[in-house]
Amino acid sequence: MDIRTLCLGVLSRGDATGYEIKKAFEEGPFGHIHAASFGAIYPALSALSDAGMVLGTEMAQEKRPDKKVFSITERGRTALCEALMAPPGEDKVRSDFLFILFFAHFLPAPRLADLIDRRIAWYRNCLERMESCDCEAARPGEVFVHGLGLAVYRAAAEYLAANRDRLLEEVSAGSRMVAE
Amino acid sequence: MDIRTLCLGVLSRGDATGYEIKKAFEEGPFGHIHAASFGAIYPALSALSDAGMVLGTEMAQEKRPDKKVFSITERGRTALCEALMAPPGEDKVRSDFLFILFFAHFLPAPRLADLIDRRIAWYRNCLERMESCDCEAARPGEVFVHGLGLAVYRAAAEYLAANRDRLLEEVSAGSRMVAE
DNA sequence: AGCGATATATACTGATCCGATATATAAATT
DNA sequence: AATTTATATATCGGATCAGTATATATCGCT
Repeated sequence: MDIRTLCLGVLSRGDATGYEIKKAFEEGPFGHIHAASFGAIYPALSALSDAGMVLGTEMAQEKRPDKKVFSITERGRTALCEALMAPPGEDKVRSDFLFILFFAHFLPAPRLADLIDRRIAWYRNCLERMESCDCEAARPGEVFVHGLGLAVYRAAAEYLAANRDRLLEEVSAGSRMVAE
Repeated sequence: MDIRTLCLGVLSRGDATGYEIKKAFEEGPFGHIHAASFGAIYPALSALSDAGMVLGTEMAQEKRPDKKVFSITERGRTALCEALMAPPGEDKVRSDFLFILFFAHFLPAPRLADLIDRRIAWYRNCLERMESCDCEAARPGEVFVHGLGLAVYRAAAEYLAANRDRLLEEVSAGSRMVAE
């Protein structure tokens, strides 16, 4: 799913600036769905604007830099619906954390403990934020995907907390064997 | 984590061809950890070879095209360990499936049902394959990450199966209301 | 006082990666 | 015969990223 479609999706729910769109993909409703960077969002909005799929309106602000608010056009809505009807590509995951953990035997135990504890805290922080989010008025798909995100994050946090000590013991035991 | 480091990681466990490295990131041990494409793997192997971090040995085969088997050098091992000690970047997720589901109200219910059922089947297929994988002789980090992948996939499959019908009903109800 | 961090904003750039393609050797399926 | 599948290497134009630059403010630390 290209970043242009992602932007159309965000704008279909309401007008937004490029900055706000980025925020939606960080800690907002799309945070566990799809990543997107400023380096891709702004050129995408520019292309969408050239193609008449969005309309950008510049506004001055007080105490803050000027901003450009984008709204989706009917042409943009049509393009979004077509994209949503296309078969989805495969999910893509890139996790430095998991890659590093795969090679846990290369790391000292205290470093491992720190990494895992930070990740557990991260998950718990996300869960708190997501649980305090009021989804009652949201659309069924939004609620469904939100619930799926909660379920997956919970499972991950629980597994990390339940298995952390064992991994650390095994890695420490492996280090002692090597030292002997 | 760049693709060069990923390749070093795969090769640290044993010699491999570029094709085999790709396979490791598809349905192999790194399947739920990090994605990587041929377009990135081959240039990365070439750069690693130029930098003396891997060694490529060309081999002829019968009934198959020639292949080039890569092995990691000591310099490569050192670079891998340094990369593993660096702070991990943020996980990146890109899921067309979740994005489409977020906008479930735009899709007809039969299409939605098909998408969800295919994904449930995909998860169950992955779980079967992962569960039949013999990890007893693996290193502690490998076992840990494997278990985490299982936990997350199970949670996702269970949530999808448990909530599928409700989503379809709500989307159908929403369509009837719009029609009225 | 100056710097860094934070937040809100837009935009750009060189590096990295992707999806698709090309090519090759085979075998199986339609 | 064409397509699909599997094993292999390699490339290319387009997409995306991480970091940077710039701007308006405020706050915290040295």
